[in-house]
Amino acid sequence: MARKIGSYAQTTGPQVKAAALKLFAQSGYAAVSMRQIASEVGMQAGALYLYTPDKQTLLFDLMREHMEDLLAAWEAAKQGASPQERLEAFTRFHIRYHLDRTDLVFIAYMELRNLEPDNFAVIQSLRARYEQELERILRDGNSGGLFKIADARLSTMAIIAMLTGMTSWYREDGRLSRDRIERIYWNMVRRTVGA
Amino acid sequence: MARKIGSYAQTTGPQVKAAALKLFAQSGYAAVSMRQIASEVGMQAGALYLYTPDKQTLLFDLMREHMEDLLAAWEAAKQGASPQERLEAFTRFHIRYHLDRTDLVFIAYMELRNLEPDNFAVIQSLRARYEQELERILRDGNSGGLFKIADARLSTMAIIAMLTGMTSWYREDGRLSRDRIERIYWNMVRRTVGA
DNA sequence: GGTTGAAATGAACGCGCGTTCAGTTATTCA
DNA sequence: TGAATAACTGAACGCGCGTTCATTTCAACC
Repeated sequence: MARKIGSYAQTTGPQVKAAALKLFAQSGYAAVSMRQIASEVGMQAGALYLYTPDKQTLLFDLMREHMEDLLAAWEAAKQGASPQERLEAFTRFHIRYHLDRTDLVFIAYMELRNLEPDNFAVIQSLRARYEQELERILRDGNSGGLFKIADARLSTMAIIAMLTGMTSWYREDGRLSRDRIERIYWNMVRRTVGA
Repeated sequence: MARKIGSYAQTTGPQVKAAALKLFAQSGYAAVSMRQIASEVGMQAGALYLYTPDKQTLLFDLMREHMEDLLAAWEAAKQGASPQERLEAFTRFHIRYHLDRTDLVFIAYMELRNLEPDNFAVIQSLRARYEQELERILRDGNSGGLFKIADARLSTMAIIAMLTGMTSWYREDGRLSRDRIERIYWNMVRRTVGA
């Protein structure tokens, strides 16, 4: 009898996560059963416990890994000397990254309520770190007189909401190309900060 | 035995709705049980069925009434001759209306997934009507040369996401007054459309 | 080719779910 | 005062939930 994951976990583990991601995004954490997830992967519910200690951890791991990947990807992608260049880099990065992972983004926002308090605190703090990256850029641009912002915190929340909202209507085969969406949104963000 | 609501329903019915609203906003539709809702009102679960045929209808009614009230309130509040005046009226109306009903707004967005197909279609169509009000203003301003918008549909979605996002961080006793928030957001919206 | 051990099964656990309904209580009004 | 009826209780229904675990399957290795 197996109580811990072994060599196969390298392939089956990710399959379980992918199935959970898909179903959580589709119907919401609370509405998805372990049996549904198992059926999506092609196994019985009991076998899931070779890959996760419980359902809550499945959700938490998805969200934590998403936020950590996001922060790491931004660290790798951030560039630009002036606040305006940095803001453009952030905007374009955010759009590209989020359009590639609409399911994860959706979950990371929608399922916050379903996290147990300790897990919630972890995700919130990762989220805060990401928001502060944008806020820093806005403050720098504002104090240099390049941006005209009344309240950096408010602008941060407004811009992130505007950008992230995309994931709720974007379709791969939609009317507008990703490049065009990226350009239009960057133009809106630029105007928003008065640059 | 009572199978239909009677004279007391005028007070108890709304209590049930208020309790459902509060709990759905707090924990999500799927995570809230009829027993919890009943307990919030101070009755047994069975009694809820004097006021709603089932749990799904409780959610649907909350969302439908919210969208209908929103549309009616906008019809009553809309004003302005020029596109810029109309856009300002829309922005300020949207902010005021949504800040007064953060729970309802939250539910109306978050619980779309938990609506049965027919109910979903109804809510989506009401939502579309509201979005078209803004889109109309943007198109009018754009064709008149007052706004500089690359894609009216995209700007509509961006502005609504930016404004509605407020409800997820706004607190009654927060750092900024409602008036100040309203003014700052209107300024950002104005810039976004290039006016 | 027999042994090992990881992978997965499938039955079972107690529990809470949405919903129903016969019965009880409280109010209204003739 | 007593009949009518609205409001509500509380027990019950079948069901699916998250999780556990003894048992079975089967590929890998000596």
